[in-house]
Amino acid sequence: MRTKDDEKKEALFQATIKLVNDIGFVASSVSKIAKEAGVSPATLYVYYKNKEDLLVSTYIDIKLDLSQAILADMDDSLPIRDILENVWHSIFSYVSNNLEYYKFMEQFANSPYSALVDRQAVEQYFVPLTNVMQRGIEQKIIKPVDRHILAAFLFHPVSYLANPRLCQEFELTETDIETAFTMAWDAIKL
Amino acid sequence: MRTKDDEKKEALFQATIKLVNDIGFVASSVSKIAKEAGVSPATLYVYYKNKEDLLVSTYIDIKLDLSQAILADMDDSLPIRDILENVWHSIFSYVSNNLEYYKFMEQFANSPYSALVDRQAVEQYFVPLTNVMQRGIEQKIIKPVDRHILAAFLFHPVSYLANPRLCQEFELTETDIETAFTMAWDAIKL
Amino acid sequence: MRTKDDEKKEALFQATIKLVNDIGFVASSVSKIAKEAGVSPATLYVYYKNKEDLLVSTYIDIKLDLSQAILADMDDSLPIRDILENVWHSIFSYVSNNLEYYKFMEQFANSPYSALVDRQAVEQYFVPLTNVMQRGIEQKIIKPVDRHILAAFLFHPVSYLANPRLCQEFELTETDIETAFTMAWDAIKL
Amino acid sequence: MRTKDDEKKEALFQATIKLVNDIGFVASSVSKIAKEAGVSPATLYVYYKNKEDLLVSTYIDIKLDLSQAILADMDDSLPIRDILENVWHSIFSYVSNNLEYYKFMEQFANSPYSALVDRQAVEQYFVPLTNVMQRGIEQKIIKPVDRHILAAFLFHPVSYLANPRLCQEFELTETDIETAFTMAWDAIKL
DNA sequence: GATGAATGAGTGTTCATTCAT
DNA sequence: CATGAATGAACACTCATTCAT
Repeated sequence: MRTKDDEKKEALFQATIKLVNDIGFVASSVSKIAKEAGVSPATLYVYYKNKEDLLVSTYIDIKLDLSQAILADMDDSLPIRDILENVWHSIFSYVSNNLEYYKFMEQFANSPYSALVDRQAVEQYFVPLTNVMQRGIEQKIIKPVDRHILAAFLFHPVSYLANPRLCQEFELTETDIETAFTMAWDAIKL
Repeated sequence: MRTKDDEKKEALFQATIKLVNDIGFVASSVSKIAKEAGVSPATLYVYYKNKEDLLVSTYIDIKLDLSQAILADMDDSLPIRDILENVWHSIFSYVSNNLEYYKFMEQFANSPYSALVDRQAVEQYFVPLTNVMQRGIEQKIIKPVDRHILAAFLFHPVSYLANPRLCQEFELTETDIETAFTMAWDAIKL
Repeated sequence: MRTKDDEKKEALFQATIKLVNDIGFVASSVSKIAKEAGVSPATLYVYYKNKEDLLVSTYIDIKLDLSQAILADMDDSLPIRDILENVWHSIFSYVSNNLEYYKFMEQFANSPYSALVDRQAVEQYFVPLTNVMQRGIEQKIIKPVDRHILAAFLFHPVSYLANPRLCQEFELTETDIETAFTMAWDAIKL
Repeated sequence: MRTKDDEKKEALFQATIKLVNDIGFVASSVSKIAKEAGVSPATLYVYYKNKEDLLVSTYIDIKLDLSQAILADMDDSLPIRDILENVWHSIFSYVSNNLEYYKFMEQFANSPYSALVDRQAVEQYFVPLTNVMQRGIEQKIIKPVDRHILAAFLFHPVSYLANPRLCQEFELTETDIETAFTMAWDAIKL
């Protein structure tokens, strides 16, 4: 028999991301994705159960990749501010080098498919980061507020600024990123 | 008094928002919107050029409404911090009282249709607010950074926190909102 | 606006029957039926809710037509044997003159769609006939057995004999039909 | 002993019948049948030319089995009425004990595949039975009518009454079966 | 102005079958 | 012999839009 072709799965993965970025979530039909990947629509169903599975799997794969990129650079022995600054740069670096991935996540998170993701499982990937913030609160370094509020100031502005769709006419410099982190830190520090 | 025509247009406006909120952007077809508004699909094309026009117009109308709500409460004679705090609360108040509108804007902003909006025209609505921030910078009260970065800390967290879809398991209290504004102000103040 | 075209509905009705007879139930796809009727597949959905509705409605329409044909000729004042002989001939006449209709009913009754029919409503059409048999039992003219068993001998052989698919190489004559009724009567009479 | 091959073929035979009974003729796809039989879809094509061959062969195998069951009990030395009564009971017994087989035949006979069966070959299986009826006619015991008409009263009602789909709300008793045979005999006897 | 009818183009998905191993 | 991968063609159905009245 023919062996399963990892190239095909990778092609579908890339095609999904490319198409969602190029023409949007709604317009990204199964047949267009298959055509972009150079396979038959029917072949897609060899690798994924259905469209939902294709999109959700793609999202989770990226999310895992992102978490690994961030956590790989994390040095728990540093001061909390430094850890978070490193994370901030890691995120920026990841987003810059994988803009397509990032944009896909953005689109996905705002699509109805996002409701189908096992949120808890995904949050597991980022537990070490959550722990750092918890430690910061306990050590009276970070304001003692819910982690969603912290995230709103620490991670969400990054998304906003890195998103060319929302921030079209404005190109970020390295200094802007430094400044932005200072602002984020000012917001959350005690 | 309203003419019959205006009533139909208003019905289409409300139907669009209701449907997008109830069944999502993707599922909101022209015929369903027309049915919800109690008119024929063909009639819709009397008032709007096409589906794109319907959605974009609806978005811009809401955006204008929001800007008016915010600016109506703005008292330029107050200290800058107080102005922005009032704005912050205005936004929260608007979102709370017009959740349907807000959710529609969210959906719209993350759809491919958002690329079709004349962004500059929309930004005009918020010029007085931009001016306040500009004044804050000149008076060395606010950090001298690009207005997009300021917005990333001043307005974007509000959206994020107000979004029940992203912040499902976490209910905001009045104190949370106060705290969040303090954090936002810490981020942008010099 | 365009007015609804009864010709189109009739064309769909006829096309459904023709196709089911020609290529079978399974192969009769919506697009083929639409093409046979000379309309777009989408148009079919103007007249019927879905494929199921198309098939079930077609069946019920025919069943009603058949019942009217049979009952129109029924004269309750005749002796029971004569009534049933008339019915027997009515059925034969109907089947002969509307072979396509009859074959469709056969196909339908043996398809999974038949489960969707409101059987009681359809049986209503034939109540006068059921009553005759009931009367025959009370007057000790007909064997006192369940009406399903009576039907098995009175109506089912007609179906079998009239069905060219089951009875291909054998052509029925007028005498055969007389003979067959005698046999049916022998079976059910006391 | 059975070779490995025969086991696979038998598995496919049983899987075909089971699936057609469980999910219907239309839904019984080749891949589902193969999966039910525990083999690859491709393997199915080692044993059968194609789907048509699979279904037709399965039907013919059952038909042969049925004929053997009926004829095994047939004692040509008995009076004709007794022979036919025995056959009648044999059929009922077979259907009761092999409901799955019977239901498959039903489904098959009303599918377009039934046109592909070599009807003459199948009729060969039942020649001894045909001969009995022929003898009955010659001995002036049975009405001298075409064998199709005889079959319409002798065998077709059995199918109808045994069919749980058509006779849903009505459960046959042993007495009903006796009665029904009496009726069948009344119909065909001179 | 207002409408229901009409439709070509598209949707996600499954099918029977063949291919390469 | 046996297989999972691969696919073109088809499926039922919905879409945004236009037509004729």
